[in-house]
Amino acid sequence: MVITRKEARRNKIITRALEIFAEKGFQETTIAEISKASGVSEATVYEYFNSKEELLFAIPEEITRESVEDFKKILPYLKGAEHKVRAIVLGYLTLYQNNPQYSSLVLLQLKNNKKFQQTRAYELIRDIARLLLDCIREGIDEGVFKKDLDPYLIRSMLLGTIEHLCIRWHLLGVPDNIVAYVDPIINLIMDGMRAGDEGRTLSIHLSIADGKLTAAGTAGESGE
Amino acid sequence: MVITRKEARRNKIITRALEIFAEKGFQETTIAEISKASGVSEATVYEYFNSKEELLFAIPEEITRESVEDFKKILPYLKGAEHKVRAIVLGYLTLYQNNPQYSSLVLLQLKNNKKFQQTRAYELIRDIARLLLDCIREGIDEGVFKKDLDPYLIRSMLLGTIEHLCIRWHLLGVPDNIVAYVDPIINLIMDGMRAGDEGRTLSIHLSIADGKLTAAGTAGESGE
Amino acid sequence: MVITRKEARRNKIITRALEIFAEKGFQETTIAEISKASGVSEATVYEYFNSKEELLFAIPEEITRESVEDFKKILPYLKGAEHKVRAIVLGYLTLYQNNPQYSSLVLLQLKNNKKFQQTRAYELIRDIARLLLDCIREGIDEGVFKKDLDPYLIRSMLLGTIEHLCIRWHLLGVPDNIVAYVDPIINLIMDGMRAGDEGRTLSIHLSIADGKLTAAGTAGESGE
Amino acid sequence: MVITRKEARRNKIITRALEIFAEKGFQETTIAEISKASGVSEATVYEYFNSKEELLFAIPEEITRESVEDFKKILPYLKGAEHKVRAIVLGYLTLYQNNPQYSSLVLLQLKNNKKFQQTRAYELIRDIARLLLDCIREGIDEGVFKKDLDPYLIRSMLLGTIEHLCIRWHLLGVPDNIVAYVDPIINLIMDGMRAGDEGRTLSIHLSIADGKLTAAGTAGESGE
DNA sequence: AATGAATGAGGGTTCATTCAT
DNA sequence: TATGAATGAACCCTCATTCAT
Repeated sequence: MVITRKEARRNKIITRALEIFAEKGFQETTIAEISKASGVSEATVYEYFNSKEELLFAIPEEITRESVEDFKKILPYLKGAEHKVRAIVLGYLTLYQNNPQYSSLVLLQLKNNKKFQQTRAYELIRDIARLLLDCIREGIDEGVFKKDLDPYLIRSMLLGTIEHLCIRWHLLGVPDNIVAYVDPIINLIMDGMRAGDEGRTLSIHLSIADGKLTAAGTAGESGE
Repeated sequence: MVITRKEARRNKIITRALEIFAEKGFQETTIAEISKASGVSEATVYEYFNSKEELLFAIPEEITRESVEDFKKILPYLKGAEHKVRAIVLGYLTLYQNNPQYSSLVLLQLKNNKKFQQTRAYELIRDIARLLLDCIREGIDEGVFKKDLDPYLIRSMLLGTIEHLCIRWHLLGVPDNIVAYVDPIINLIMDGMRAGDEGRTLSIHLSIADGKLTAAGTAGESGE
Repeated sequence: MVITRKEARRNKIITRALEIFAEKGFQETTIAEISKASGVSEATVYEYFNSKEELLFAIPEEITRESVEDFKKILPYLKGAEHKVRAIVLGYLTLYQNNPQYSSLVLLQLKNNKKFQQTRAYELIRDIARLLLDCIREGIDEGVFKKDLDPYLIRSMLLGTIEHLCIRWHLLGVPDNIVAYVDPIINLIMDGMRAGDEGRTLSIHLSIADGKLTAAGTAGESGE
Repeated sequence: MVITRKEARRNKIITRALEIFAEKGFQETTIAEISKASGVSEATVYEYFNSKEELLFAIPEEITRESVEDFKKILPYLKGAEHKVRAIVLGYLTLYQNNPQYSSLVLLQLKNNKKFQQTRAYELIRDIARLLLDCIREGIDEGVFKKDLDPYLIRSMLLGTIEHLCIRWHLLGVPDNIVAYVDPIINLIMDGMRAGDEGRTLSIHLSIADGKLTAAGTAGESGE
């Protein structure tokens, strides 16, 4: 896999542009700055990208493409919709945490940009989101998830949670480890926050009396 | 409550600025455009706001302040953390849906802006978020919500879901009625998506052998 | 007729721009140069003219408009198509000679520019050309000029001659007084260059023989 | 006459450049465009021409040279200054009409360019103009044309007319056949536009009275 | 209080031209 | 000889902001 000088330069520009865009934002960043950081002239930047915006949109392509491929490789090995969903959530969190500049750019600058919706990179991002949707539907079809759920809402809840956490991390610095949230998230969305889930199971009081086993307590409502 | 001419002008400018910022974005909007739409000169805009950015940040103040007040008025009348949480979610969705320009501005342009974090308007937004957090904690303390939940995660999940839905609505046009999502959201976060809530309780097989009670099967897994 | 400061500035910019455009050409002239020569900032130039090209096209308006008005004032006082045509030719030559920068700009830079054809200034220039055409037609209708002439060709010949002389003057420096050409031009186009105009009349040999009058010689061909 | 590959390439570049320059103008044309249309690299264009402007000036050389040669071949076969002048006018009109891109380039872009005056191509163009001047002088010397004419003015009138017609054709689309103007032009410049050429001869009323021949009416004025 | 008028400051973009290969 | 690749050098234009009136 030979990397030509052109490709190397292109990568260099993308890398530097990611750093600077992520730090200062698109508008506050100048081509002069990017070109200087990349060790090329401004005109050279325009040899590789037709405009500043095209450069911006080109940045997330590579990483996103790799992510999609990873997801597609991994998912077939997982059994059960819950495992798959968990894997995708974990994948998102890991991707975002390990590539903070990437996640900052995507979540803070690109996701809300209408023009971004028409780029190749966005198409890739939709691919992942579609995978997630498929897993949710699979779970519903298999009876693992409730029948009457809106799969889009489930997905919005998962992605919304992930993104909200990640944005808080970027803007406020907390929490510092979003990957650790994978299980709390999955547990929450799987079983909900209502007390008495365990309560219910735990609140079943079994007793043996007269040789008879008796279960006391109601399963539907927590507490007694 | 007399409104002076100054206030009226200020309101006019804010109203027009909201419309234009929401439609075209901050960078693409010029002071000239806003001043023309407001029927005042550009210099006059600067009589009321020291800079374009200050104008931007001033826009959400009024609406947000009213929202906080509404929340604070309503919550005391509600009993039970679940009801309160539901009320806040409903409040968010209603606010966002009824004020699309406001929600577009806040969610697509302000939320991700680091400088916005230091404005009065953001402080108000945090107030609401704090109310929500309080309700969640209240539910946990009262035992209505599970004990070991991270209230911040709950809040992130709720806000993340709401915002994700609302952004999708703005960017993609669907769903067209986000207020209708209040109960699906609450149901989902309260009870989770796992099928067999009922199933699980039924799937525990108890047996008595040798005078000892044995529970076979795990509570976490549905199935037979 | 009060001239506001704005008008004065606009005129100053136009004057300087004319000088510089005429000397260096449109492409070689920078807005920076014009603004410096005009004593205003570059941005101010753009307050008055939306683009460099718009400035270029605005330059000939004033002078051309005055010329049209002058022509329209003068022509009614002249009697006879020949006099009128002569007056217009003289007007052109005088205008071009007395305003060398104007004529240089118009003849060397604007006349050949397709976009110029759609400007107000060009419309004015066409007005003059139309006046000339009308005079030519008038002369034909009145029988002063030959019946079967193409008035457009006459006009092209007059304008072509004027412009060719003027361009030579600008590019080669000769002749140094184009106004002096008015009568040679008029004489030439009125009576042509063929020798023997007088010759012909003189060459008709009349004789009386046998009480009959005979005209010998042809009128159409000169010759002896 | 073997054409080397080099020459073929050079011709290709010139041909394409003529097309594009004529269509879009010098400033609006890029070397990249020409090189692509020619099937060579930009750098290769610079192997054949030292600059964009040098390329521009090289374009008319070939065609103009051929025209000069043609004129020089043909003229000796013609007898009489009028015939020769007519031949040159016809030659110009034919050249311009048959090579619209050439005439567009020469008349709209080159003729007015000061630097063009110092090129070989311009020298060739001057050669033709000199031939025309010589013919005019010849006619004057021979007495075919009036004695007191300024031969430069005659030439300016002829060339000015031709060019004006041709430019109108290029910019306005009319007239669509300028070659057809050869005789109208020649007739006009030879005999002028004044009615009464015939008129005068016809208007002379001859009478014999008292054995004396009397000519009534003036030769100079038409009408009676 | 209101604004017409002016501008400083800057940035994206273009392209003719060069040169190592 | 041919060119892919790179860039130096400009320039037009925008616009938030200021200030005298």
